[in-house]
Amino acid sequence: MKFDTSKLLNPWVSVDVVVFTLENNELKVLLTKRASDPFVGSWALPGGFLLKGETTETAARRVLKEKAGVVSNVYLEQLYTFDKPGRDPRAPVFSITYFALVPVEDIKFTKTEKTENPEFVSINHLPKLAFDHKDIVSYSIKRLQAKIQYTNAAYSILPKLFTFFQLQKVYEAILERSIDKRNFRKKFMQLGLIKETKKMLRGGKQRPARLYEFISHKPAELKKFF
Amino acid sequence: MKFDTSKLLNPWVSVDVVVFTLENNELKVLLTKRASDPFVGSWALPGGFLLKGETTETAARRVLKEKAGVVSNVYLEQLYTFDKPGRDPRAPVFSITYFALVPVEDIKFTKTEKTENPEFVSINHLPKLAFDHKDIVSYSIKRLQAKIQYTNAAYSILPKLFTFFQLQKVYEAILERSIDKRNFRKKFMQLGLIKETKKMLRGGKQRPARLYEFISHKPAELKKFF
DNA sequence: CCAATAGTGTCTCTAAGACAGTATGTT
DNA sequence: AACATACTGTCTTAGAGACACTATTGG
Repeated sequence: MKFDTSKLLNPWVSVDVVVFTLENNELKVLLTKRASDPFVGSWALPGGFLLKGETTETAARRVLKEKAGVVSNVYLEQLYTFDKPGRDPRAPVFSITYFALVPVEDIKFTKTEKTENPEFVSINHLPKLAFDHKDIVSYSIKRLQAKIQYTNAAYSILPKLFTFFQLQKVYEAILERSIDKRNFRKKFMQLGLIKETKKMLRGGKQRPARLYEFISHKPAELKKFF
Repeated sequence: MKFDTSKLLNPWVSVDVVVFTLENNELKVLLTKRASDPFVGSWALPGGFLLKGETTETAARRVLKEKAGVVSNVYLEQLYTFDKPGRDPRAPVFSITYFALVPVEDIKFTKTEKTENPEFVSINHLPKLAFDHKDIVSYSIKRLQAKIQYTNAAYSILPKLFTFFQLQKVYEAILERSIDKRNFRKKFMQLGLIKETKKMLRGGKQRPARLYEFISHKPAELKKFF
């Protein structure tokens, strides 16, 4: 190589994933409890070091599988690279972060040595987090709020069949505001992203709710903003 | 360290910057001609390897200064981390990219050994670029298009005083569509970002145009989208 | 028939977009 | 006076948001 490598910074690379889901009509983030130093015992985002032969995206998928037991089709997107000096007390470690959206029904926590007590925690009740993971979560929420308004990303956080009520809760939880039921239905139907099915959700002691499904399960940008 | 470092990937880190400006009412990107291998002689984004003691943002500012002679207050934001295997033929090199907006009047190309013929090139006439720099430029244009619609970022690509015509050209060039003059003025004035000055731009052989200025020169998000 | 949630329609107001002529300077 | 560009206003239409009652099931 031509360049003088002695002056270059060669950081370690960690890949951390912010996994969002909707559970009980609340927006939640996946956290794990750290099993080793530094920050042993405290909550942190699922993550791991980048291994030889991996891309950062491959590593993110590995983390999702190992630490979260997530195996389904996941919406996964690179978020940001965090490089603040001292963010890891051991050495210069860059964190290349991803954010993921998963329907809660697709999560299967399998007990292995590697799954260190993963748990979904409401974004309204986050504990202290290790490293700069608080910043990472904040940043990813901002990104998610933008994302849900100009893409069809909602499909990836909902089950295949869902009620209009559930769909509305996704938007309310992410945008952190309540929306009028009638206006929501009107506005969302205009987008043309979903269609009625003939199935109904029974089981309550009330009028059953119609189930809808997304026409496409591929990422797409909207022409009209939500 | 507790983890087994032998399996970890320790990439080189390059910081590359996409510098946008508006020149002759066209959106342009700063390119330099590579002085060494690989891709010697071909056009590339200004960039450099991350040095010890630098953050990626510090490195981006260094690159701006060394390769573009840019010294003013620059709008600078991290864009994305490119890590496709083989993107650099020498070794695994991650490119952490930034994008920058500068008023063309603030660029001062000073001839040094390090400034390898930097030049602003219209985004409509880009040459072949080294590495995956074409992807980087495409991605940054998308980001810029979004940015200009929900922030006041336009201030950072225009001179302090500017005409409504220039302002409109910023939007037209970035959004790649033409906009009705009257509607543009109406819409933009509603945003409340700029104010009239008493100065006029003279010099043509026609009616002089009033000069405007941004009320604030700090990054801010809009409540109403443009 | 009561409880509980699902589902529906109208009105007002704001903003987007289409559109063409007048004003003010220079030469 | 002619030229060149700056500047301005109205109308139509679409969508956002406020708002309250009826429908359908289970028990």
